[in-house]
Amino acid sequence: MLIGELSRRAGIAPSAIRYYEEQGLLARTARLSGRRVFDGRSLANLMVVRLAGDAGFTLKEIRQLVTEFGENRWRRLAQRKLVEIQAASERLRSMTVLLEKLLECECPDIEFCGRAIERTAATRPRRIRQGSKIARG
Amino acid sequence: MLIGELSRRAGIAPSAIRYYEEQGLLARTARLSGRRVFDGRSLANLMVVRLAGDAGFTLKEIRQLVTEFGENRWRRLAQRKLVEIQAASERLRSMTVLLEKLLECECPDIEFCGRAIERTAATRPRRIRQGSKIARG
DNA sequence: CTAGGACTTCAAGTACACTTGAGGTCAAGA
DNA sequence: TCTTGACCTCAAGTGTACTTGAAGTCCTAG
Repeated sequence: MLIGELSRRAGIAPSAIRYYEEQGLLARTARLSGRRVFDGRSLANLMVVRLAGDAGFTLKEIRQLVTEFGENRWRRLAQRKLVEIQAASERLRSMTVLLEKLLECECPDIEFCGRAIERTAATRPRRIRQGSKIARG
Repeated sequence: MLIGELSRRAGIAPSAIRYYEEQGLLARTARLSGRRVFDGRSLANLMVVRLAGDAGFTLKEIRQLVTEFGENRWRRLAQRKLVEIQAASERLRSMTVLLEKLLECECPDIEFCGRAIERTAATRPRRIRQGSKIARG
C-alpha cells in the first residue's frame, strides 16, 4: 500500500508518517518509483509509535525504544515509563473526581469550591497532550 | 506569601505563575510595593490550573473553565473533557499492557512481536505530555 | 550606605511535534 | 497526449507552553 492508504488506515497524516521515518521512528521502507511502499507490519509499527506517543513517550524516547529493543537500556526506559504511566493514570483519576465534584456542585463561582478543590488537587503527577488533526473523531 | 514561596509550595516556576496570570488563568493578585502577594486560595487555584493542564486541558480551555464557571458552556466543556479523560485512561492502559508484554517477551527484535503489538495497538485515543522543569521529583 | 537577593516588566528565545508551501515527478484514465 | 491526483523533497512556518535575558525596583543585613 502507498502512504495515502496507510494514512487512512492508521488515522495519521502522510506528513507525520514521513516525519516519523525521517526521525528514525520507522524503518525506511522500500520505494517504488520514488514512492514509499508499506505493508501490514508497517501499519503495526506505526500504531506502536503512535500508541507510545499517546502514552507520553517523546519522539526521541520512541526512537530509543524501537532501535534499542532488547537491550538493557530499553528495559530501563520501559520500566521508568511504566511508573510514569501509573502516575499519569492517578492524575487523570484526580481530574475526573474534581470535574465530577464541580459538575455536581451548585456554587455560583469557582472560588466557593475551594476546599473540595484543595483536597482533590493534593496529588501531583504529569501531563496530557491533545490529539493530532487527523486522528480525532 | 510572595511568588517564591508559592512556587516552592506548588512546585511551579515563578515564570510559569506570572505567565498563568498574564493569560487569565489566575486572577490578578494584590501587589505590595509591586510584588505579587498570594494566600492559601491562590495556591489551591494554582493547583487546579496545573491539575487541569495535567489532565489535558489547554490553557485556553482552563481559562474558559475558571472564567465561565457555572455557565452552560462550562458544563459542556467539563463533560466533553470527562469523555476525553476516559479515552486517555484507556490509552494508558493499552500502553501499560503493551510495555508489560514487551518486557516479558524475549524476542531478539521488535518486529518479532508484531502480533501482540497489533492486538494491543488496536484501540486509539489521545496523548500525554512530559512534566515541567521544576515539578519533577 | 551599600551589597545581595528576590522581585518587577517586556521582548525574545526555546522545545516539541508536526504542517504547509514551493516546485517537481510519476502513472493512470479521457 | 494531456490532465489529474497522489506522491516526492526540502525549507520554512505553526501552536503550545513556557523560559530566558535585559534592565530596573525594593527590602534586608552588614
